[in-house]
Amino acid sequence: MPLQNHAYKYKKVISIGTVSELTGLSHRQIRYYESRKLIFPERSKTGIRKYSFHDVEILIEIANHLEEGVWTNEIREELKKRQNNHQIKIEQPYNTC
Amino acid sequence: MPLQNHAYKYKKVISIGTVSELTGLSHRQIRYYESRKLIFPERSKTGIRKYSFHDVEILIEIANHLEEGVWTNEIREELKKRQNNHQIKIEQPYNTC
DNA sequence: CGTGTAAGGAATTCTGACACG
DNA sequence: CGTGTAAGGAATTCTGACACG
Repeated sequence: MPLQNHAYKYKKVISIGTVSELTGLSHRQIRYYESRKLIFPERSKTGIRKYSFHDVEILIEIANHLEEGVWTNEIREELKKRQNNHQIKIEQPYNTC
Repeated sequence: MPLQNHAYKYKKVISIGTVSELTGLSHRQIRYYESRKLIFPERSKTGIRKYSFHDVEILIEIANHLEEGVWTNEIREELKKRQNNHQIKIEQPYNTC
């Protein structure tokens, strides 16, 4: 069956204009955070960026941190750490919900 | 807070090209099913259709039914009935998960 | 009835650059 | 460093219609 399990949150299907509306960020800002390695959208065959709901949430956090004067470098490190924690969690077979 | 609860499934954010890829249906088919009142995308201010993951799933079911020779009228009635059942469920405060 | 297509226009997105600071 | 903008081009989407059946 070509259906996703339940990963609506991680499927990259939203284009930048909609992400801009959901986050309140400009296209410029969203693309810049990508160049700073904070988010990793996928691309359609023709090069259009596609984001997930998870990306949208990360973007909102990024915006909050930047308002507080945190640099993109620091934000990147924080996101990396969290990523690793998630990896560890996934490796443990319990707590599916 | 301008965030959604957890309704990634129902938020209308996917444009028709992506829906076409996810479902394997043509733009024409997807728009036609809308004209037949089977799906109800939202529109951006400029008129671009936006679909949810839930819409994508409904579209896949529609495609399956059509392959079996079911008419859009019948499909519409079936979807309506299911809608009503969901309404009833929502009115009962238990079983959040 | 359900779907394909060519047609013309409008809206979206992309990249690289200049600018400010 | 983080963000705005004008620039030109490419890709996307929209509508109404003709076509087949």
